[in-house]
Amino acid sequence: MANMKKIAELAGVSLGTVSHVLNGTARVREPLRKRVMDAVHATGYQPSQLARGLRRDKTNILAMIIPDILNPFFPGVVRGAEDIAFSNGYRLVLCNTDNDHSKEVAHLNALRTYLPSGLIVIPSDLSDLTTQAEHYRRAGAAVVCVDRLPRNWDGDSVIVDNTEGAFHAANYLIGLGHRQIAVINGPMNLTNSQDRLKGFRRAFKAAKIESPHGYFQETTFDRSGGYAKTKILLKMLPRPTAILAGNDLIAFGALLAIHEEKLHCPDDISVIGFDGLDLTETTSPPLSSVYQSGYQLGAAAAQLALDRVADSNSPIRHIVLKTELKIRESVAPPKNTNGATVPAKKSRVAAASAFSAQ
Amino acid sequence: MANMKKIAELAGVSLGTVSHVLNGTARVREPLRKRVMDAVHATGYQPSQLARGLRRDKTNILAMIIPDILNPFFPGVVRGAEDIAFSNGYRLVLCNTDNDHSKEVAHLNALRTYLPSGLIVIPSDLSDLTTQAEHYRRAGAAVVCVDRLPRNWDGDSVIVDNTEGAFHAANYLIGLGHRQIAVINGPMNLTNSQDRLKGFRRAFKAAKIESPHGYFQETTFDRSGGYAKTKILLKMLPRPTAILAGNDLIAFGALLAIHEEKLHCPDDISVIGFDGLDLTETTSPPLSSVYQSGYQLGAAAAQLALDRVADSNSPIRHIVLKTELKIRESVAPPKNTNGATVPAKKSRVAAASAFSAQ
DNA sequence: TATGCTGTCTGAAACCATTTAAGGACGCTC
DNA sequence: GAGCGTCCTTAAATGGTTTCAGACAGCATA
Repeated sequence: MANMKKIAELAGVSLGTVSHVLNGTARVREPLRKRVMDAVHATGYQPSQLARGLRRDKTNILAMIIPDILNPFFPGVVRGAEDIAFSNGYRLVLCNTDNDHSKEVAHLNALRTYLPSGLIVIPSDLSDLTTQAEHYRRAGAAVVCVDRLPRNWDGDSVIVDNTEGAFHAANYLIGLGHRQIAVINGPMNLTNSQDRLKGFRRAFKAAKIESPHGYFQETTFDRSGGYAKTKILLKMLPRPTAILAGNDLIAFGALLAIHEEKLHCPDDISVIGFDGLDLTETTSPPLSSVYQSGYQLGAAAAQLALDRVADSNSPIRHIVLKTELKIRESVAPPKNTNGATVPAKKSRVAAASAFSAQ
Repeated sequence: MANMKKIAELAGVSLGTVSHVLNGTARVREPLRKRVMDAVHATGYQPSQLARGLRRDKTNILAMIIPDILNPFFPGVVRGAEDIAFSNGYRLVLCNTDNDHSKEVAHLNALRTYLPSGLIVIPSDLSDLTTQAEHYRRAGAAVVCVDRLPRNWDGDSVIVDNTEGAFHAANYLIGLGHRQIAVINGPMNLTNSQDRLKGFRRAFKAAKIESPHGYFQETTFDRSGGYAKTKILLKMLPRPTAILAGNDLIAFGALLAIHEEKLHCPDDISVIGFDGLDLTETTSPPLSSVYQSGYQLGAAAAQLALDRVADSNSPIRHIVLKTELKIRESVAPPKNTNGATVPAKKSRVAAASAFSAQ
């Protein structure tokens, strides 16, 4: 492949001049500039990103570290980041950690020698990322945390307002007349789980609801966890009339367990998820959920990383995106409740419109 | 960060010896080797992948080009490839093309200057990739096509036996007594669509079924396509008693349209998808589908790429993976049919067992 | 004892493709 | 003819890999 030397020969200028033309690092008179550009176009020359990176101590690479692309929430985040990266001439390196901190560290170490400009991380857990991040920062790389934050995180970040979203979901159920509301939350070593629980609890407190201890369950963010915990909840007395799930996958597991126990959602028990995945529209019944945009999360993170690359001294930014409660058919007022037939009706309408609006 | 020169000083050996120890490119006596390794561990030294790549004309990068990570079939493929890459010390660069050939070419061009060892491509369409691939091959990079093949592809590839899978699905419906079977296929400029259609047609021919022209519909591989085409099909006379979808997303759209038209699946109309996504278990009704392992597809492709990097002269390989027909509740014998109550019963059993086995 | 062979290592240099600091050529102005 | 910009060239530097000549020890052979 053509290199700069060949371009220089073709254009009859020196190596340095070619570089200056390409990078705009010095004034070059038009005729010369044109000769260089002509040579570039004629040969289809593209500068070697390796040599460039070696010399500049930084490549046009963004590294993205996520738990698992198979979790349907993350493709959106990745896609958002990749779009922003691509449109700015950056490439995205993708790494899966399976929420395993040692694998995370392994990736972090190995990636460093590629000198990425930025690092977008969905942390595996609360473990201290500060040491690793500091290595990157010292090397001039931007580090942005997304979706959840590690302990003592003092860098750029993008998350959604989990507490607020959870609060609205719980409040909606309370408005329908529910008082026996169980929570199946995600791992409590993740800040998003913690924040969601905070939101649920705030709503309960405001409504003076005191739940039995067993009504709070913790599990992993997957369907089997939701399934197992729901089986437990359905055996409790009094049986919960509603379940708030830490994410949609947990909610899917809940729906499955409810179905298996010959109960009916929403007539016997209401369910609300979190994330608002596309699939919530096609489950039976369609799942109500606190929607958050993974795409926006990823795109904002990539933009933040690029901004920081451009100006490493700008003040640190914490972006908090809004959530939106999407009511579908998985919620109804509790049975045997005297109150709240009006909110019940309202909910059906909301469900129908949200569904058809999709 | 530490560089090789520092390691050489620390170990009291020459630069070249460090390189030889690290790469095993020459015999080095144990005591010396140990001194070098000690220095490496003490400093946490890692060789610069950029300098290394620059000199060796090749980096430990695998580039992966896919249509869109948001399509739920692809995360499995990506994950399979990333796992193999990671465990062999390679990193994965992910690129989305949106099935847009020009974007594909843009990615291909831009990536070249990173000198990836291999390229794993799910081609955007039939467009000739030969030119681009040839560039890469000449640069010593492996190119593997996955899932579908471009026109005249003469390199390594990994696909599933689409024709066979489609044949089985069609045959199953025929066995249940269906004779009015519609097909909503994916884009016919993709080889997987072509092959699936071949399989459907082979089964029809064997059963001497001649479908009206309108029973063959072509659309994009997404839900809205399946939805729109199903609306058309449901207006036809005679109305099809079954739909074979080109993939699961199309089938999801079909289920939605059927539901909206106040018809019932499977009583009024049966549906079989293709891909066997996880979500097929949670739709209403659970969707029967021709399962293929995206993970295996991706893993095999990455392994093929690494094998080719290791030996560029080994014979070209075309891996064809098996599919598996998973029967769930979206299929039943057609109404008003005298035949086939026995296969009908059999299908219910198969459905139940397949469902609980998940 | 001299000779050659082998295995292990050193040191130097070339090379990869770029960036960038430093300096030189040239014309213009005063 | 000194001073000053402007435009361009030169050459060092980045961090590795790889080649090559040579040193040196140990050993077998004559």
